[in-house]
Amino acid sequence: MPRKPSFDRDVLIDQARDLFWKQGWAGTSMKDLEKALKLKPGSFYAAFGSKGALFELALDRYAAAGAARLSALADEVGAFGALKHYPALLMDMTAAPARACMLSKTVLELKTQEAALAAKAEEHLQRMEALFEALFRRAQQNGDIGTGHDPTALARRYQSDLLGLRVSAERLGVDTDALAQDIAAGLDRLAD
Amino acid sequence: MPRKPSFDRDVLIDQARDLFWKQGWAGTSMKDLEKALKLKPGSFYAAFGSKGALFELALDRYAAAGAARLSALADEVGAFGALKHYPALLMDMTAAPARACMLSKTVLELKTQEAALAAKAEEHLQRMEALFEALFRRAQQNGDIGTGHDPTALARRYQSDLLGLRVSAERLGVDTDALAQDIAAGLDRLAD
DNA sequence: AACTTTCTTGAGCGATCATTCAAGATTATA
DNA sequence: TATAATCTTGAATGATCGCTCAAGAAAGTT
Repeated sequence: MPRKPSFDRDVLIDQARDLFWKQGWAGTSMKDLEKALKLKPGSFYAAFGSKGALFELALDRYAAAGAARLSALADEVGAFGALKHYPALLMDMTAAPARACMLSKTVLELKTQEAALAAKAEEHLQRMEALFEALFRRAQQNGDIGTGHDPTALARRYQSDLLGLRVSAERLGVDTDALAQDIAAGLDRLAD
Repeated sequence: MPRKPSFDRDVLIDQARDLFWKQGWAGTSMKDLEKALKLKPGSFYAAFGSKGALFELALDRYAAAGAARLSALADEVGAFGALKHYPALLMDMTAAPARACMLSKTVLELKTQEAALAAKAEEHLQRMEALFEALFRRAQQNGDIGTGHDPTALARRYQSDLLGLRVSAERLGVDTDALAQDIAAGLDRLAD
């Protein structure tokens, strides 16, 4: 009977994620979104409900892509190899809208203003850390990491290191490749 | 001849710094500032010129306090001791408006929206890193750190670790004391 | 007390914020 | 081709944004 939407919802969410990732929540106005997604207000609100609802979708999309990338890397080079290469991989994403992690940016910006969105970002960070922990545990079982170390503590530190690396990567004049190498090299010291 | 201002400008800048630190640039409205500083718009603009000008003053104030705190610590326990204790000291500042670094928050939020303010925050981060480098160099001269290490690289990594620690400290359920200990313990592995 | 200078006050500016909604355009079914 | 259903459009909403400015209050000098 009716007419079908002329846009691809998935593509729109990707575009929104890129904009939010780069410019943040407050830095991205509805006007920005309308222009980037080529949607008039009416269509926008029919499709997504609100700016906040779209931001949530963007967060989910972002987190899913990150987890998929890490899992793919682990399938390719193993648990320990993935942990070692992941920092450099993050620094190699030159086409990305920003170097810093969108989840951490969201927590920092929205903790006091939009608690629900910040909480969703925190959830995803926690899920990511659980993924790191699983990899550390596998690396330990494979004999790449000594049994004396606590995978939970390793994952916590690794996550923190990555967040620091990615914040540093937003700065000018920081040798982020050297920094990524430093972090990776630290993993070798866990052999026993 | 005239009347004197009824407020203490220094106190006002401190209050503004706390608000900006906690809520960020966009998250802090003029109304918020007027209420916190108890200043009507006219007085505010007579005293500071603009929201942005006050933000710059707040950044300067923040950076100066951080540098002073580190220097004082170094005077007390020496270069290496200061580097070792500083992470825990940051986590002990429970009265602070936020755990994350205001400079990194500013860079992340304002890089695309307010380049001038972000650049000023970057400057302060750079200055802080130079301070770390000087401490690493002194620690090396004192024999606490082996001569094989590059102080510039050590400072870069240390700064990144601290930024990661302080971002992690904004999250819920992260054992930040353990994280701070981890970072400090890493310095002991530089003895040779 | 009169005068001068500065500070304080708050109404109000244009711009922009996210959002709504009614009218018009488009397409699939009957 | 007529009808029904959905999509598209953009003007308009009230709220809030950072900021201006003229008028009134206060304090130091004479």
